[in-house]
Amino acid sequence: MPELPEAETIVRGLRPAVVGRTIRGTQVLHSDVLREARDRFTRRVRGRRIVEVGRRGKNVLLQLDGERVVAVNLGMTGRLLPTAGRTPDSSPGAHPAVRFRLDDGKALVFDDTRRFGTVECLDHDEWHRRSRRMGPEPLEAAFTGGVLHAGLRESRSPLRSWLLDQRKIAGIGNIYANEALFLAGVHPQRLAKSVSRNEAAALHRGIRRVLRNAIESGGTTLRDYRTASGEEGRYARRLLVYGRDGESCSRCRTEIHRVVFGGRSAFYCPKCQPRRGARA
DNA sequence: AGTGTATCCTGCAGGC
DNA sequence: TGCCTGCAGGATACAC
Repeated sequence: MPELPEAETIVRGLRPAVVGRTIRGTQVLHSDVLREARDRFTRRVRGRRIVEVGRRGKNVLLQLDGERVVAVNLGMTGRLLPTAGRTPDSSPGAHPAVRFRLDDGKALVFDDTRRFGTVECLDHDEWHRRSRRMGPEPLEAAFTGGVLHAGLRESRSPLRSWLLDQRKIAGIGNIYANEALFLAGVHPQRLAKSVSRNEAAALHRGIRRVLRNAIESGGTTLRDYRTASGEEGRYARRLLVYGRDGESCSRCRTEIHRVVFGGRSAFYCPKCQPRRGARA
């Protein structure tokens, strides 16, 4: 689940704990989360110093010296937890997959119940190529309403599917796609190319607003997500439509609907988000 | 270029 | 209580 706000919250929590630390070694408990051979990964990471922790879309990035980067995609249930104590075998999560031993005696653990997450160590060029295939960062200045509108015009996908496509825009998952569409007053199944300039502007505002507010709340915990300090995110109670089918719309009291397409549930208010564009 | 389906894996809620 | 089914924040590959 972790989407952009959850990854960002983890990054911020991780920074003070791991920046400047050197990775003494790694322990791979479930090699299926690695996107490369275990030996190669272990070799490329050992002895490197973590110079910064960053994010691209939903990915948490450990920038290492020597122009290398460990990219962690959290999948549905991934967590990144620095161990509080020095005890090397204590694990803060129940499903540790990769453990990084740090030079201060502590560790950084990638814990992932379902193991849909991935961990890999890339060099500068490999990471650059990867990053180039991803869409713009929605919170960066370069991502404007005009940029969004131009992207939407090229696609016949339903809006919700478009928003989930990391090649179109980075970091948005099912929760925030649905919330942003509600804030913009646009139906999730509207075709991307049918969106007007004004609707795109409203969607642009909705995307930024929901992502910023969710970061401010430390992300959304439905079940598995935890911050780097193991706490739950506080945004779940602020969700306006996601998971609220059958409840009444916070804006107009109409019953919130759920529809499945693209293999996943979409939630919307039929009155605030008419199938045919009206408002905005 | 779209959509639907299956796949990876575990856990939990709901129905019986 | 237990068993079974379906479903879940993601990403990808496949056939159509």
